[in-house]
Amino acid sequence: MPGAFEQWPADVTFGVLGDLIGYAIRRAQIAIYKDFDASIADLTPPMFAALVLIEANPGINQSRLGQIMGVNRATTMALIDRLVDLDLLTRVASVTDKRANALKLTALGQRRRLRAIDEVKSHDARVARRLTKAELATLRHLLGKF
Amino acid sequence: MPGAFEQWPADVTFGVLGDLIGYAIRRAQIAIYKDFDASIADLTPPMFAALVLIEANPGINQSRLGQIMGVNRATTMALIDRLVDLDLLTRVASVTDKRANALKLTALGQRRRLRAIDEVKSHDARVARRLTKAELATLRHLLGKF
DNA sequence: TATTGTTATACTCTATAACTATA
DNA sequence: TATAGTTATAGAGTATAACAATA
Repeated sequence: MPGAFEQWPADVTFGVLGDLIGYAIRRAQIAIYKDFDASIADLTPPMFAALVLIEANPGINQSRLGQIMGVNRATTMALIDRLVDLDLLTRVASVTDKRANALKLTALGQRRRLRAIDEVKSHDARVARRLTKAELATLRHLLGKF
Repeated sequence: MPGAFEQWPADVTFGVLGDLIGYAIRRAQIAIYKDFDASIADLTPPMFAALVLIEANPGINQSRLGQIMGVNRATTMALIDRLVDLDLLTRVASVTDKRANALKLTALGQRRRLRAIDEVKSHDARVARRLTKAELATLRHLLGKF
C-alpha cells in the first residue's frame, strides 16, 4: 500500500478542521470505509445497507427506504436498479398501493446478504477492536445525538 | 422539506446495521453533511477541506494533499481542477521538485476561505450544540482512535 | 526504480426537474 | 393535491491504468 490513511498525521497542520466535530467524524469514517472496501467484494456500503434494511422491513417500498437511508427517490431508484441488475433484488407489485413496489430479496440476494453480514461483522469487529466495550457504548450513545 | 433525515426512526428495524459502529458513524455523518450542504453554498466538504489544508500547509503538493485527505492522485487532480476552474487556487511550479506543483490560494480563494470558515464554524456549532462540552471532548477522543 | 502530475476512462453516489399512474 | 415510481440529465467523488518528466 502506497501510504495507508493516517488518521491525524503529526506533521500536518489542520487549521480550523481540527476544531470541527463534523471533520473528526468524517476522518473516522474515511478510515472505516477504507477497511470496509478492502473487506467486502462487490458490495458498496449503501448496497449492503439496502439489502439489510429491505430484509428487516418486509414489504418496504423505494420511497420509504430512501427516507431511511437519507437519499431521495431518484437516488434510491439508481441503487435499486443496480441491485436488480445483479439479481439480488426484485420489485414486486404492492397489494396495498398500486403506485408502489414492495422490495424483495431474490434467493441469490438472500445468500449474498448472509455472506455479506459475516464479512461486515468481521470488518466492524476489526475496527471496533481499537476501543473498549465501554468506549464503544459511549461512542454509540454520543453519535446517536446528531 | 419532505421529511428531514431522522437519525434512528423508531418504526424501522435496522437488523445488523444497529450493531455496527461503522454504521452509527455513517448515520451521524449523513445528518451532519445535510446541515453542511444547507449551510455552505458553492463549496463541498472536500473543497473546503482542501482550501484550509493548503493554506495551513504552505507549499504542499497534490500528492501529499491527497494522502492527507485519504484519496489518490487522480481524485486529487479532479478536486484541484475544480478549485482552479473557480479561480480559488493556482498551481505554482515547485522550486525544490520540478515534478511537483506547490498549491496556492488566489486572492479570491483567500476571501472565499475566510468566509467559508465563518459559515462552517456556525454550522459545526449548530450540530455540536446537541452535546455538552464534556461529551464533545469525549467524542473527539474516541473518534481519534480509528 | 520510484514519484509527481497528468489524461483517459468508468462507476457510484447524489441531486433536480419533469412525467405517469395512483391515492 | 399529494405521493410512488420513473426517466433524463448533470455534477461530484472515487478509482485503475497508463504515460512523460523528474528524482
